[in-house]
Amino acid sequence: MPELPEVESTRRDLARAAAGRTIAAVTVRDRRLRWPVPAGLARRLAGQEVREVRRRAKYLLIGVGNGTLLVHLGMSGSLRLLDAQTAPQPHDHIDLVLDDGRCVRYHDPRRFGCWLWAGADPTRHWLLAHLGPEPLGPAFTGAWLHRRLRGRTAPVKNLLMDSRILAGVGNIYANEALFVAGIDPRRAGGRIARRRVDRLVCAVRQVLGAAIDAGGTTLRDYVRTDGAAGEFVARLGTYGREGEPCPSCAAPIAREVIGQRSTWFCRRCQR
DNA sequence: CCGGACGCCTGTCGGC
DNA sequence: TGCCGACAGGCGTCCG
Repeated sequence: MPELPEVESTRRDLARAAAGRTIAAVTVRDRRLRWPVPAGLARRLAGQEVREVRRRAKYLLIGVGNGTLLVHLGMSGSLRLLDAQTAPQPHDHIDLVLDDGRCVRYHDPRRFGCWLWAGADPTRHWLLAHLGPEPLGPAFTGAWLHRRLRGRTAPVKNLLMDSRILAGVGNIYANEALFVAGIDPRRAGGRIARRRVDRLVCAVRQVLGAAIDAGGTTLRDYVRTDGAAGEFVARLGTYGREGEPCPSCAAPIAREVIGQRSTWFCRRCQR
């Protein structure tokens, strides 16, 4: 799924719909997610007011009176805002029923996502404790990234997707940012000149920002909370475009597997 | 610490 | 038409 722009797009919709509302009930149809949904989760949430909906990396942090609900959408997850009476479809695993008759419905065919309880300070939760900085936050600078990449021999693309270095960039946007920055995804992280690292930081910011504005990228499973597709798919430069002309120089886009993930890039523009 | 491989799941698509 | 392998947005864990 869902990388940072898709989660952020979902977050904004949820904040608008749920902040200030009370959770009337929680319906768990299938507990078998990446980690089992805790037996006491529904009890902890029922009757609580939703105070805020935040995001850290690809996690949604839904703050209620007595703690935080931690939601990750995995590879194929999405959250829809629906009338609570709407009949559930296959793979609709959890409903957060609100006091206005609507619900936040979690759909996830592959069940790689999670719904966990995180307590009052979610940043201390084991899943969040070792995450790198937010790519749209002030700590993500060229100087900082250049230092983090120093001495690293792994392909820069792998390092961009390493959540301990940078939080929230997945396969789509790593491909796209490296294309915008003109950097070969196979290049060792420690062998990128400082000026080009600056360009990479700008490219990550630019691509993520544009994707958020477009409501994210829908490839297959992801949809926005109203069921609409994310529009950024039309603006992808290289992702999934093997053999098509490079938007910049018209040379055919190449595909290679790097770090067990498909990678698309332009051999002429990216060095 | 680092880099690379492997599962966890279900669904879809292309080739034979 | 049917079967089978490859592949898909993430990421914790294990191994050398």
